[in-house]
Amino acid sequence: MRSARAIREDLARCILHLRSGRADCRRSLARLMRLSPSTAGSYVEQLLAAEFIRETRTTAAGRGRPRRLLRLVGTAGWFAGVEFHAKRIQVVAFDFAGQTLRSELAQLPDAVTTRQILNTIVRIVGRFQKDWTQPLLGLGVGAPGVVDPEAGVARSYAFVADWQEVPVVDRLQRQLGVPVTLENNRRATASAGRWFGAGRQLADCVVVGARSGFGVAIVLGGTLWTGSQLAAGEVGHWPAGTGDSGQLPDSLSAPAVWRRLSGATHRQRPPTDLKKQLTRLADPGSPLFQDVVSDYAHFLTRVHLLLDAAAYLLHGPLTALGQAFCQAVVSEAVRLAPQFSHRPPCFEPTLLDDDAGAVGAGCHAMEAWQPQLP
Amino acid sequence: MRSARAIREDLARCILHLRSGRADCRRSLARLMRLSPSTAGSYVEQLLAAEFIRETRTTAAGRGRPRRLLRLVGTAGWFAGVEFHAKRIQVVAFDFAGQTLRSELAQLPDAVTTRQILNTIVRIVGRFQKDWTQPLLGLGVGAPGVVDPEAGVARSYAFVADWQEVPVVDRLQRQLGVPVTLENNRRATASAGRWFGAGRQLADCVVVGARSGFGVAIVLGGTLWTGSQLAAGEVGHWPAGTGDSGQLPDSLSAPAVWRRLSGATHRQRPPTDLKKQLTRLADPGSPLFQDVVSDYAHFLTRVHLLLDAAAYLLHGPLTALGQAFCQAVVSEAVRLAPQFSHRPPCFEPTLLDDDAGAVGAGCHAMEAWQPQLP
DNA sequence: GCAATAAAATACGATATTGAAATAAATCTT
DNA sequence: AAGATTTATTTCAATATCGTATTTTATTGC
Repeated sequence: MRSARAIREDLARCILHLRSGRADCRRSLARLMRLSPSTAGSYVEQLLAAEFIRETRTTAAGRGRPRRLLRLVGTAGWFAGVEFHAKRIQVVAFDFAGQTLRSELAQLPDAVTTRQILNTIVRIVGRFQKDWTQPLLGLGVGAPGVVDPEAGVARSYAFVADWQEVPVVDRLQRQLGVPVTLENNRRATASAGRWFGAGRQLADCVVVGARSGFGVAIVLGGTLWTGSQLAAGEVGHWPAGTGDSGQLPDSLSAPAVWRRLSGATHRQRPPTDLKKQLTRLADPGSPLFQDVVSDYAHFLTRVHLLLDAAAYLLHGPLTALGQAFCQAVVSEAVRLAPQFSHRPPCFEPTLLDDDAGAVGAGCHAMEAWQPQLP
Repeated sequence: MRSARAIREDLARCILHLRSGRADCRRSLARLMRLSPSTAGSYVEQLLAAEFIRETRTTAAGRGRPRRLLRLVGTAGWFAGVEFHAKRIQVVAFDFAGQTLRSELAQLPDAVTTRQILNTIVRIVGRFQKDWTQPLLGLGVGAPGVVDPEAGVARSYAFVADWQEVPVVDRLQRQLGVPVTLENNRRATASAGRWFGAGRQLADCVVVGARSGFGVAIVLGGTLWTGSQLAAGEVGHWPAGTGDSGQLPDSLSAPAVWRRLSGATHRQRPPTDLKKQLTRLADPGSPLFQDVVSDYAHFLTRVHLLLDAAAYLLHGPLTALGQAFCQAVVSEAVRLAPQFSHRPPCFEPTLLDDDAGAVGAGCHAMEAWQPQLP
């Protein structure tokens, strides 16, 4: 006999493998999870009985007996994902099979409080709940600042005054009655990239998040690296050069890049249609553009030499600069570190939208979900 | 029933937990491995029967029934570890309980060949084997250059002409008749640090290896990170500043630091008693010393902001600069990134000797070992 | 069309792990 | 000093997973 917990975990892993497409039949599940064929069969039977999965037509590709393909039942339930910062809050919903159902953006008032934020989450998710008859299976929250996912507590965030040691998981779980997971919002984005973005099948990738700040999220060997003090990826505070002056966000963040390309002064605020403006300003020939490329290349070179990840995904407004920008950065990186020439680092824009943080938070809820056994 | 393989793996994990001191009795084993008390008991019984472990006196510390302490039987066998580069080869041996038995350094001839290296390994380990009646349980090899641990193949190494795609594991396994593991020598050092050095109980640490080159080895969440292209930690090729000139080894490697402190020119060779010289030159007051500290602090700051590891361990001749050097680097890092002040990065010299690479290679053999079931 | 081949799924006895309860061996309380 | 408390280990029936063999269902070759 095995513990009920261990079995639930295994069943949940089956679902994750099927949802990601890594497995699509009993046999591939068995191979992937190092189970005997009989055990995989028995698991599938349980999941079929509970109507979490369904058998589709068998497809014969090759010689032997065709596989009896399995796929998730979308209507088995849905997951919600929330991401926010001081100004706005984003909520998304997708079904059990991973299909997006809804996405909603709400502005937060100035000087917003912790209580207001949590209430807004409950209100919007509650409204979603009313609109579906299927059960909400889990809520994922992506919070800014320092976040302790294990404890389910958000430690601090500079731009909301009373956001200190907030027991997010506890509070929301009690009010909504569903399992809640908590992660840092940037790290949540990385999970979105792994599930829905360019990092789909990658075991390890680094999401380079250039927005108003600058930071990265690191996924190594399939697991999100949070750091021993929950502070991994805070490269926004890297000293820019060898001296003491300046930090990376001053030159690599989205507003900074816009200023550098447009020639705006430090006082000017970035426009609201930042992406459009950046698309217009992306001129591979210009020396201003080359300067930005060079700075990004220095950064990429250092990180790649240290981590040697399979891919680096650019996320945020700068994706508007397009493939050309990423390719230029890679070329420059290869010039800086000639040993890359054999196999240059993979640096690409993510395929994710602005709601990536929320989607990623939802992914965490999805990954944490476990079936209820009868 | 479970697969025999899975059971062997579990028994091997028991041994590792006992050897590291993370567990010392049936109950702590059960807690650590998420086993039921009965299973832990049955495992221990098997290991006792096979004479891999022994029950020592029960020690009462605290309230309840005292634990029946378990410890490894040193004479159950021994492990060998080998590390080499173009000039010399280091072989160590330690017993089943982790006690060092022997350490031997041999010079390699100029223009050494792959065949000569492998033969030397076989000869020395073979000699060790004759001197002990206990069985050799495994051999770990730490090879320089690009190494593929999974395949057991050393891909390339610039300083031995025909060291290309060498199937080290295959060849040595056939000749010695024992399981062989292969790892990159710098990464092997990190494992030595985790088992015997300052990183003893740490789940994650970064070993900063400053010798003739400069690189790091990264252990995150207990596993050694090799990189997607087997090239993680090659920070020796970081561009030094924002410009194009120079790389880190030019300023941070052991010979470079010696030159900077002693005022020697680039042509002068580092002395053979580099460590002694460095101890003499370590003067916290001097501006030359401060320069080196500053460069190291920039490096440490960047790596720590990115990875947020629990500890950074300095290994190699520069440990001669002592605690004072490391503390100075940390202070400077805190100045560069004030948010560190709350909890400064832990940067310390390792407690390891020059044979750390070989010891680490042996650790890999130790970690890979599995008991033969009757 | 019919055997041969190949891959996937199922059947079933064997057994290792489990949970819950009992037992053991120490300290703490009164 | 006897019982309560606490922690570690052992016992034992129940059962989930495994291995192996078998069955199912397709393609390929003749």
